[in-house]
Amino acid sequence: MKSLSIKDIAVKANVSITTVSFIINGKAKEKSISEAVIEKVEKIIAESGYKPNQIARSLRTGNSNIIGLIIEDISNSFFSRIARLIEDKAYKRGYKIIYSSTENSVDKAKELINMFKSRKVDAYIISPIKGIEEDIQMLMNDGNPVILFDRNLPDISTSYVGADHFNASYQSIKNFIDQGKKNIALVTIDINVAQITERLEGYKKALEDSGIEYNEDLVLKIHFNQEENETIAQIQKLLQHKAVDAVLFATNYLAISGLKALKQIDKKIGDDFAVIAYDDHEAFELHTPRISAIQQPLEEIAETIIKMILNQLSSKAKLPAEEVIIPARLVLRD
Amino acid sequence: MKSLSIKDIAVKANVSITTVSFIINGKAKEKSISEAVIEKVEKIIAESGYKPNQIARSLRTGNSNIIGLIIEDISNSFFSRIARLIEDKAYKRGYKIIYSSTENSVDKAKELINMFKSRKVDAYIISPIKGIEEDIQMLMNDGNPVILFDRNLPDISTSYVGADHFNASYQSIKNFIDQGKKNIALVTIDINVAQITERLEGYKKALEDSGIEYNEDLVLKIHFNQEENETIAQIQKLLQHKAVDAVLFATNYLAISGLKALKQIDKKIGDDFAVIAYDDHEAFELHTPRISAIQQPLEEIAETIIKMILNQLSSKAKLPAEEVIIPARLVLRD
DNA sequence: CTGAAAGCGCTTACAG
DNA sequence: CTGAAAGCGCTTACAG
Repeated sequence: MKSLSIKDIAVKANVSITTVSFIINGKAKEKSISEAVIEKVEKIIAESGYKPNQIARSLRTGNSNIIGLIIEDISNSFFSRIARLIEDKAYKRGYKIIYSSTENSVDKAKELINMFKSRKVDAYIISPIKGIEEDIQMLMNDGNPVILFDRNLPDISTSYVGADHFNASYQSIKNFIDQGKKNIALVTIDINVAQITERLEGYKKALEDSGIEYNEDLVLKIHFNQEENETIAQIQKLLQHKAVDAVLFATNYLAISGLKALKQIDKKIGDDFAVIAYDDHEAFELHTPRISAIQQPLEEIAETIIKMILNQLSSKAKLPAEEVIIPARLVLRD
Repeated sequence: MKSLSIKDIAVKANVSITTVSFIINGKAKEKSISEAVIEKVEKIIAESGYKPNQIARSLRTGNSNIIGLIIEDISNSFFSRIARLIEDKAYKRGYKIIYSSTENSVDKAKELINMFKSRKVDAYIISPIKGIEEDIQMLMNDGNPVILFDRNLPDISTSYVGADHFNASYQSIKNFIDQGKKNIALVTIDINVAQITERLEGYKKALEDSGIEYNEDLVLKIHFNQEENETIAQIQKLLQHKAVDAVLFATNYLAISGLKALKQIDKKIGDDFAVIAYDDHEAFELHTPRISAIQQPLEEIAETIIKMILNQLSSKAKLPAEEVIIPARLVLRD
C-alpha cells in the first residue's frame, strides 16, 4: 500500500504542495498563509494521518536528524546505559540514534563510519579504538560534528568527554594507603588505550606520593581477549603468592572474575584484605561483603556529549575541539 | 565540503551515470558493460573514495536496509544483549539497526512507530506493550514485516518469537515441590502482559498438579513503577510472615531486590529456603550462595527473529503470522 | 497571499 | 554496448 505524499494532501486541499510544505514546517505565519487555508490543510493532514517522508526531506535538506553512535559493544552495561541516556536526551531534541558495535575491530569501525557517512548522519558519537584516527579526521574535515567519549585518541584533535580516570585511580589507591595497606595490587588489561593506562598511572603516582616503591609483580595485566577461566587462574596466582592486602580492579568485568577467583580459593574480603572495582556493577551492591567501586557519572557524560553535539550542529562555523574531563566518584561500601 | 556524487564519477570516467549505477550495483555483466569500462569506473571509484548516497537510493528504491528495533529499555541487560545479537546478525546480511526505548509508554511507542514509518524502515522488531495493537496492525496492513518478541499481543495476529514462560515457571515450581517445599511464594509484578501472567499460570498449574492448594497470600504482586525500597519492604513482609520455604522471582530485578531484602533481615538461602530467579543475571553466579535462574535462549531468539524478518523481506507475498515458542532453561546452582 | 519549477542523488524502463 | 530522461517526495528561491 502506498503511503500518502505531500501531493495527495495538496490535491485534497486544493492548494499547491508549496503551501502544504510551508504549513507542515511551521512556516505558515512567516509566509503569510491565510488562517483559512492553514486550518483546512491541517485538518486534512490530521484526518489522513499523513507523515512527511523523512528520506525525501533528508535528501533535499542534507540532514537526517540522525546521530550515529559507534561503541565497542551495546551489551556492555556501561555502554548500554550511556546509550539509553543519550537516546533519551537526543530524542527530546528531535534526534534519533542509530548505533553499531565495533567489537574492538578496526575494520568494523571503519566500515561503520563509512556506513554512517553514506547515510548522512548529522553527527557522530564514537567510543573509538586506535587505528581509526584518519577516518575520524576525514569526518571532521568534511565538517561533521564528532564527539569522542570514554576513550580519547591522542593523535588527533577531537572533542572529547570522559571521566578522570587518573584521579579516580589515584584516589582509590590513596584510600588503601590511608587504611594502612602496604602491598596494593592492580589487575588491569594489556591494551594500550588512554582510559586504561591512566588507571595505571594513577596507581603509580599514588604509591610514589606516599613513598611506597612500585613493584611490578603486583601489577597483573590480563590479556584482552582471553577466556575467563584463564583470567581467574592468573588472579588467583597473584593473590596467593604475595602478601597482597588490597586490589584495585581496572574494569568491572575484571572485578567480577576477581570475585569468582576469591570465592574459589576462599579468600575473604575484610579488614586485612580490601577491594575496589573500576566501574560499578549491580553485583557489587549485592555481594557479601559489598564491594566498593568507582562510578563514572554517566548522566553527566551523556548530557555533556549531547550539549556539545547540539552546539556544533547549531553553529555554522567549525567549533574548536573541546575536552571535558568529568570527575569519577569512589563509592565506599561496608 | 560536498561529497562526491555519481555524477562526478560519471564525468571523470566519461560515461553516463546509468553506466556507473549499473557497475556500482553489480549489474555490469547483466547489462553487458564492457570490461574496459568496468575497470575504468571501478578504479575511479576506489581512488576517489566515493560512497553512494543511501538516502537518495532509499528514496528511489523505497527501501532503506534499516530495521527498526523498538524495545522497553536498551539499558536492561536482557534487551541490550538481544540488541547486540540482532545487530550482529542483521549487519552480516547488510541491514542496520535503529533502536528506541519505549519506557513502557504507549504514547512514546506510538510516536516511535510513526517515526520509523516516516523513515521507511524495511522491517520492525518490537517488544510491544498493550495499547499499540492498532498501530501494529496498520504497519502490517501496509505490508511491513513485523516481528514481536518477548511479549505477544493476543488481540492481533502477528509473528512472534518468545520463550516458553509458562513451562519455565512450571518446571521451577515442580523443582521446588520435588525438593519437598510446601509453602512456595511467587514475587511478580502487577502488569497484565502475557509474558508475566504466564509465569503466574505456570506457578498455579504446578501447584495444582501436585495437589497443593493455591494460596493467594503467597503471591506478591509488586506495583510496576514503585521505588525499590518499597519493593524490598513488601518482600520482607511476605517472607517474615509466612512459613515460606521457597520463592520464585518473576523477573531478575525483583530477584535482586529480593536478595537485598533477605540480606537486611538476615534470612539465609539454604536447605530450608530456596530461591529461583526468572532471567539470569551476572550477580547470581557471584552471590553467596549462588542463585538458580531461568535462562532465556537469547541467541536462539535473536536468530529466529532475523530469520523470520529476512523471510518476510524476501517474499513478495505476505507470509502468514508465525509463532515460535522457545524453551527456557532452568539452571540450578549450588 | 500563493504557486510553478528546480533540484537533492540516485535507479531503471526504454530506446538505440 | 551505452545513454537520456523520468521520477522517488520533499524544500525553497523566485515570481507574481
